[in-house]
Amino acid sequence: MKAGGEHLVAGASVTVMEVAAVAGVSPSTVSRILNGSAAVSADKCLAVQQAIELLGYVPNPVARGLAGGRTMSIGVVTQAIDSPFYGVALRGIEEELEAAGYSPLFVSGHWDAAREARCIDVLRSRRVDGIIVLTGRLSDDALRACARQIPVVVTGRTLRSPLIYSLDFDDFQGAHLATQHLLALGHQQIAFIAGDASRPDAMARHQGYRAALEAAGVAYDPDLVVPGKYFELSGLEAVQRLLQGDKPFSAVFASNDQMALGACMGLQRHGLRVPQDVSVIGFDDLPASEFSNPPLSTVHQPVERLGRLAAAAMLSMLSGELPDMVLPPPRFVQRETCRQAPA
Amino acid sequence: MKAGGEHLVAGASVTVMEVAAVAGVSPSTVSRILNGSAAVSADKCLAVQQAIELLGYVPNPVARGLAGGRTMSIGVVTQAIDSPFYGVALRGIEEELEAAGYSPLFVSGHWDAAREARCIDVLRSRRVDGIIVLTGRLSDDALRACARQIPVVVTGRTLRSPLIYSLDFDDFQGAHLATQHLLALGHQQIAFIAGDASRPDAMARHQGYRAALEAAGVAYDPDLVVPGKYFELSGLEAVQRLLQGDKPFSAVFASNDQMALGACMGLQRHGLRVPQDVSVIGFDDLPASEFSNPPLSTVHQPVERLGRLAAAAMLSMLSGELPDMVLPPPRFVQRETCRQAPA
DNA sequence: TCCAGGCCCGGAAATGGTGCCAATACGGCC
DNA sequence: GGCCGTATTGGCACCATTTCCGGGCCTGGA
Repeated sequence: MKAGGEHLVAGASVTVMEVAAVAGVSPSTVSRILNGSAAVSADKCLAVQQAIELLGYVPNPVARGLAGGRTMSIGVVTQAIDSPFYGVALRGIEEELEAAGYSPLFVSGHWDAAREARCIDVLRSRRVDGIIVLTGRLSDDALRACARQIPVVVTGRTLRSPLIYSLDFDDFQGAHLATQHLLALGHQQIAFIAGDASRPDAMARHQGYRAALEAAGVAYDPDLVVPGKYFELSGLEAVQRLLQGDKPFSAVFASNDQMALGACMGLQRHGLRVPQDVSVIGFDDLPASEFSNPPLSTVHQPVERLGRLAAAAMLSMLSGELPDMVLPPPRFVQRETCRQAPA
Repeated sequence: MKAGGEHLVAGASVTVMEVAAVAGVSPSTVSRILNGSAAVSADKCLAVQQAIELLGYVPNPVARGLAGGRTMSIGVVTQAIDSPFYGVALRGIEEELEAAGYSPLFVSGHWDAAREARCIDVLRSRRVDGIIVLTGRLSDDALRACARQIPVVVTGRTLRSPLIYSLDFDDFQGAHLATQHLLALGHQQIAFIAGDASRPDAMARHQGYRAALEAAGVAYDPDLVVPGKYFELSGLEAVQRLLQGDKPFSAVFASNDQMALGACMGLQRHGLRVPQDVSVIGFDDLPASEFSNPPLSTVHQPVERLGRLAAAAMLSMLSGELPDMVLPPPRFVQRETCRQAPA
């Protein structure tokens, strides 16, 4: 049995002109029907639709783009196309856009404001209909400037502006939840592996950790806080630094899963078992975290949902509506890297 | 300090016409200089280049695409935009293309021939200059048909045809290497978690495993071979099936890292330690495998290199040359999931 | 000196659609 | 019956670039 459905129409692309000729109307009328930009009588409408069906006509997005119409493509600025975290968001975006006939155009900013700005230039030169920025390092002002000319959806910050819609996750609350869990297990010395302080999400997680501590009457100890860079090796190094310090700790809260995994490895290299000797919690709930050894307790981020909502918000802006999407609240996922603190 | 480099030129796009006017030449001449499509006198050439510099002119890819010129974009058919394996290849493609001024257009086929065919239709309707297919389920014939109209680079199979370049990794040899390693450690009962038999790469790995066994005089035992689906849970289930069977085994070779990780989890759930009780080897060398617990021994695939080479091959086809890229041979990466077999 | 043949370069068509403007037709109202 | 508003529709300009075509101009050979 050969795989079915491989049509791959070789036919030279058919144009509006041909459709118009077959339907016995003018190209303008065909265009009007396609975009619903004006009323057309029912009979012509039917004739055109039959002609489209007959010829297998598909509008040329390139020509549309040139003519000032829409290109049916949405630019997506991500940080790295192969990010295990954002990858899932990209999938959500792709699926949501595909259903609406739009295509995403992914570009990577590599955590660099200047590169992101260049990405946006590329996107604009390609005449995308809108831009979705996943987190990013661009200043709010730059984003606002961009939004004066084209709809923008941005995640990871809160930013209200006429042509901008922002979708922000409650990082503070997520970190608060994780820290509370550790406190409830009796941990008092909870180390924290921070992220880049210039990122608002990293800051919010840090603050959530601190607030939970203080709410429980546990002093915030800067010596138990070490910087990290959101990737595995960085978590490993952070733990090494922690172990070299003289402050004891019975739990580690890493501000993302990748660093939590690196931390686990660092602990084990020093002969400390997770969770018997040290409890560990991550943040993000990457697809791989469920299968790490031991399975990582973490704060779940609805990242595919985030992608879908971002795309849906863009689509709704494009159709002139006012988006109204909200992200679900943070949720702690208990797996096997936490244990009651030694008495 | 504010992040520098956020130019985001708001300026309405400048056109060839304006450049031509400033340089005192016709638009055709500007176009000729831009594409090197005809000889132009040195002085006009200089004048045009200065005008371009002065106005900050950037050619409009959309108009180029329409005019039958190139869109400067390459379609990339992948299976899932968030695949931990292909993601790295996408990065390689992106970087290589970016350096040449091209943009990738990623679409996901979801391991389905019909969807891949639709992806290719979308790509063609968007007038991409070439198509890179990462593995994919499309038949060789469908690919050849596509290549009659547009350059194609395909990975994961060997396919020579005028407008096709294929880049294939030696899966057989990779599996052979891994199996040999296990045999050299004294393992005789080596279980194999296979992939989807309809995929040539999965088949080649299976055959490499079998060939290494037989070359060492160890009988191939179908009872030690269980099917898998290339994701974590599938590896876990495979191990459960293996443990339910009555054939003992001291090592597991999974045909990809995700299943190997799932297998480790399955073994541990049954009280078997890796590597003390059972050795495990994966295939792919995902970025995360280095940080798994214990770090996974595996067969390294140069997947970023694969992406770069695929893009480079496309670029070279586009400039009329005959690509000549070869992938490095398989390499076994020894980490900590293997141990000498019990005597 | 005249003509053939390059070399350069400008003009204009073509690419596939969209959108504005004017024209046509039709129905209602005075 | 004529005037006018409105619902449709066709014609045409335009989007930014490439590419084809033809025309100067210069040079070399006869």
